[in-house]
Amino acid sequence: MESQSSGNVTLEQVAQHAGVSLATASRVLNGSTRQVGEKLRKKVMASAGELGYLPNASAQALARNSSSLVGLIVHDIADPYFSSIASGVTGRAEEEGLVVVLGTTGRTPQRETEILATLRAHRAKAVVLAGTRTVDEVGNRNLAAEIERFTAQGGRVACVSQGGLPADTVVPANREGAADLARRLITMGHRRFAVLAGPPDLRTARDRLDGFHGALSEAGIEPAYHDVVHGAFTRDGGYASTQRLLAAGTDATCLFAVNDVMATGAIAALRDAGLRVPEDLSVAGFDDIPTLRDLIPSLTTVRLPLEWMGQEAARLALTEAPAAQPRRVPAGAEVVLRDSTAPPA
Amino acid sequence: MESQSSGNVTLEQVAQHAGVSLATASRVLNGSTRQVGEKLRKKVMASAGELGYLPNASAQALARNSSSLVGLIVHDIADPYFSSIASGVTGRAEEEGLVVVLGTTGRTPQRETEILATLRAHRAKAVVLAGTRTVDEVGNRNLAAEIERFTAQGGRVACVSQGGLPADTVVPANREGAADLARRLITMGHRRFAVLAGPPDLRTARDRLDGFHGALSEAGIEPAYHDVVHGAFTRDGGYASTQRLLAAGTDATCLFAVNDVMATGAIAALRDAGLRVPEDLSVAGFDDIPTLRDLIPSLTTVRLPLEWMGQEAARLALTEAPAAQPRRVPAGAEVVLRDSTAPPA
DNA sequence: CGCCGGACGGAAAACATTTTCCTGGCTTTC
DNA sequence: GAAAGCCAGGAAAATGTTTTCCGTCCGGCG
Repeated sequence: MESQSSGNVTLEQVAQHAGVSLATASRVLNGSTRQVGEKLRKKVMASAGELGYLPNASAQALARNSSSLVGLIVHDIADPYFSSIASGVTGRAEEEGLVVVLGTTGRTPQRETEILATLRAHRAKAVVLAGTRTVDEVGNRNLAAEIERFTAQGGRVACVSQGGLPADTVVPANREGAADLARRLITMGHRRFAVLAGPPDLRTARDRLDGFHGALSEAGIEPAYHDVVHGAFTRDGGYASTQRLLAAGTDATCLFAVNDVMATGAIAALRDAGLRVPEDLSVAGFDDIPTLRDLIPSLTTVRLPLEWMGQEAARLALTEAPAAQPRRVPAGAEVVLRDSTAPPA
Repeated sequence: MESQSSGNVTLEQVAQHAGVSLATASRVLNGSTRQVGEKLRKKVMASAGELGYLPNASAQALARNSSSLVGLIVHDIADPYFSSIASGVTGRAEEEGLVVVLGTTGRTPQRETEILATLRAHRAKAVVLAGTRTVDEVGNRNLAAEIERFTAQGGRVACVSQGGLPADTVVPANREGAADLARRLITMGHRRFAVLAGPPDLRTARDRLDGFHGALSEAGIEPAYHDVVHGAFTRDGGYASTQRLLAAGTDATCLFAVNDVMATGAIAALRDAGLRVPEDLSVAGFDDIPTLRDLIPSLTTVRLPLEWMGQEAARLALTEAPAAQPRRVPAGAEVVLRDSTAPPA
């Protein structure tokens, strides 16, 4: 079997070899609605096996006006937040026999729209948008318009972490998680907080900041706005932001970084500045990145079920029937207290 | 512009709107060899813009017998080793205006062959195989055969980290790196070593083990084979392997884990067993995973240029002219001594 | 015994592009 | 001034499937 090696075998050749028509061969080899008699069916299968037939996916996509591609758009695949989500999406897609197309934006919102258009050109079956929204209104409108075009063409779209788009969305409890965290830290005895808030235009970062501040206000703590430092959403961003915070001086007893990789940078910066965590300053993060669970001191954080979120988004886009209204599936956030936080001295 | 919304605009419609033939429209909008007069060119461009024309990628792939897809096959995208490589590959591919298809094998060698066949069905332009080879001869032969088919069809293949396949390969200095590491540890004063060797059938794991043992032998140290523990190539594998090692008892002063994620698990297991690193036992890893650089104690390891390796593999597959002989591009490995190793007590 | 319906097979149209080949007009060159 | 290219443009073939539509055969039923 599979002896054939000369170039590519077409369905035509299989049909000829089996002595049947193109239509019959097609019906046997793709499992259409129509039945084919046992004898011919066997002949076709045998010929296909012998010739090593492999359907031309482009031709199929053209004829069906739909490909077996599923898009996945992330900011940066090297970021463990996105690679966890990606793992969930690919797992689900491969279960369905689909193929994942990975697009990375490098955090340029406009790239998201471009990639989505490319996926539309490929007649992708579905797309999962995992990059977090910005507050850029024009960009969001363009993206929404492109999503409309994509769905109009028969494709399905699901998002992770950003509401407001015309698509089903898995929404992590960013606000509530950050608020819970704040309450736990207050209970622990902290009253003065500094926040590494990430980029000001990133919705996810903002939501976490808002949730945190909201809980502080409820507890009668006025957030000290000079202790909110914006910076890149990365480990190095966390490091640099912390240095700026220390340079400016702060009387905070606890530092909240709006994601784990920034918290990692923060701890490194504090250590380099000769400060101990948590004795001199407590530090908390957000996400509970698996790779960072072995950090010392272990990081107090808010756990998101990242891989599940990816799976769920893929499920929404692939197996769920399209809904009239965009659906929202909440993803719980759970505070995990570990060693990087302690009662203030 | 881009006012059109009714379904999908075809080239035919653009041509009609512009009052030219299909051929002319095609020539304008895809930059073929043939020139088109300035007047018609402008008309076509205007019509395309106005109608919001987007070429049907499937039809293009069919007509050209080649798509704009680039495959990337990894074991597990959530593993930072692979996500770093993936980052390099996607970066390069997107520079070329290509689209990356991500396949994950879950460490099943046979899946690699399946995914490659799928990519052939899609007439992918190139594929980067990043999963490490096993010693499974049958599996490797099947994979090699599928690679031949893929290249026969006009596709290009490049590998990361595994020689022996009929494709260009970026080869990290696993042996030499491990040997260098061993020599540095010997210089430091260590004489008795234990090794977390990963899965016995994984070439990368074996090469590192061999290199390490080779350097020990050269220094007149007979490796203690009861202190070589095999286990999963993951953080939890490292944890479990270390527990087994401790349960069996060892007099080693230094523990070499053949990758960083295993080393991370090892440190956690040692800590849970009440042992201090490096005072009671030194630990070294391999890869220098960026996300793990903030570990405490910071990890002595062997640095591989992971992202560069991905870029380079993509470059070999995309821009380099196909060679008669499979090329091998070496990737240097550099020992990085940090705090997880110290002279033995 | 004839009719009808269902099931199965095949011819051909459709899918959206690229590309080959042809044609008519233009320039260039003796 | 005519022959010999050259070049832009268009008609049509080709790419490999799916799917519609039609024909035929067979069995069952009246």
